[in-house]
Amino acid sequence: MGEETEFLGRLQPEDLQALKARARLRQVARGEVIVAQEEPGLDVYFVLSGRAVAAIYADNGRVVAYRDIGPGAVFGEIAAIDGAPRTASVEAAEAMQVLVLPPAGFRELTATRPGFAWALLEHLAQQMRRMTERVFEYSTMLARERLVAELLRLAELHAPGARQAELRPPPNHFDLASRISTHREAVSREMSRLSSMGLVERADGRLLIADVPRLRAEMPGGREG
Amino acid sequence: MGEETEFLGRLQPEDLQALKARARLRQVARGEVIVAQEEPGLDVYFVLSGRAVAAIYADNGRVVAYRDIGPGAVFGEIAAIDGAPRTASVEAAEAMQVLVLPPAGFRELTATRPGFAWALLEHLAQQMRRMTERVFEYSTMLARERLVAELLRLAELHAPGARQAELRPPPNHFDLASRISTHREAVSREMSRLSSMGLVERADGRLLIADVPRLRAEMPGGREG
DNA sequence: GCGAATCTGTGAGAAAACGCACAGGCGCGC
DNA sequence: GCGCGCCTGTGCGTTTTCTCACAGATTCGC
Repeated sequence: MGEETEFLGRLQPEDLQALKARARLRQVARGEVIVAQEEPGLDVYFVLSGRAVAAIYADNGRVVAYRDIGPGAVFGEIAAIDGAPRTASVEAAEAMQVLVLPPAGFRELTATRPGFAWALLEHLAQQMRRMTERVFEYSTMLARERLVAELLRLAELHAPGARQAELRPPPNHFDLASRISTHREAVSREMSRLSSMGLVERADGRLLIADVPRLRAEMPGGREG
Repeated sequence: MGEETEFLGRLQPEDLQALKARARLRQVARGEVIVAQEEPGLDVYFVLSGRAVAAIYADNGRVVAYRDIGPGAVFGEIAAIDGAPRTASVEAAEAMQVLVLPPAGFRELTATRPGFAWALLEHLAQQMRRMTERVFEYSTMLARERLVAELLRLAELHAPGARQAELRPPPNHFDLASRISTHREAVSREMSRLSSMGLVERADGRLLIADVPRLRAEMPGGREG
């Protein structure tokens, strides 16, 4: 689930310009819900600064964390494309600056700016791969293994290619659990186990993923990472 | 999982014409593997007739059914967009006629034909919703409930809005299991239960979904269907 | 219409996931 | 620096999922 390669960075300067000309700037406070699940709404959002999380809330109170959203990201494009209600809620994890593009502007940009449309296709293709990977993991891996896979993703995101990665502040167990679709206790137990094996280390307000290669060996096959 | 609203039907006649001009026609035999998981390949395929199934095969032999592909559908577009290896294998379930569009033609069409690009965006948005729904179901529903959800989707697909639906030939338990990420035995047991409740009926080479509303009541919340 | 291969139904035991309870720990605000 | 609230670690009993085993049904090819 890491965070996506930024969308805005893929745009040509003139496409970015055209986008800015049609969007309005909005300041979002920390904790604010920018789009709400099941609600109508066709605006498309582009993140200039700050971060948010997209999540789906089940009736039984369970949360399915869905996507991390950081600077350069788009969100809300799916509803803008098909007109259906929003799939997920997006909540600001910190103060943000976002560009809000109304549906008319969105349609105009996709129709007149091939570079914009192509960047969107790339974005959606990337999301599809992410979701597919996730479905695959749920179907074939144990909760324990999914946690390892998630830690490897986090390591890769924060320190690509390195043997160690430091996450500061550390992700809490509840959030990790909702990313990999299990419960807090399972994460807690597995983290203890990994910690006792010297693969991760938690102290001083950070989580250290201490040995990426050895951690990878904890996964079946060693697929991805 | 059902089958998607056809892609080709969303194209304007002139866009369809442009597509045909750049693609070549290919006959596919039943059982043939059109694209293979993890392999390179950038061609995009459009189904004129026949059906196929996209699936991912895990090392342990488990199969994750991924998508049904019928007349009018596109597949292979993700690799064509991002250049990465194919996510899934696509195997013809019957003899097919497909249009094969090479990467150059694909890029040209997306760049010069906004209607084509938009149809692709709609297609990907639809796939994203499907995958999201699936992830949500895995995270919040029991295997039993996922089977009910799948039966409701099949009913809706074959007889939209009706109280009953007949599937001929009936889907086999192994395939149902791989769609909802469980094992054959669980499907078999749950089908027995539903059958004894009079909600489904299997005989004479068909599966009858006998009471859609009552089946829907077997699901938590009653979300979707 | 016979036989082989495949699919279905069900039991039983093992493993995994889940939910609850509760005791610290740790961090933040006052 | 104290207290309160949230986060973490862990035990334990329940439910669900998984795996294996095997008998009976069905389908398909010849």
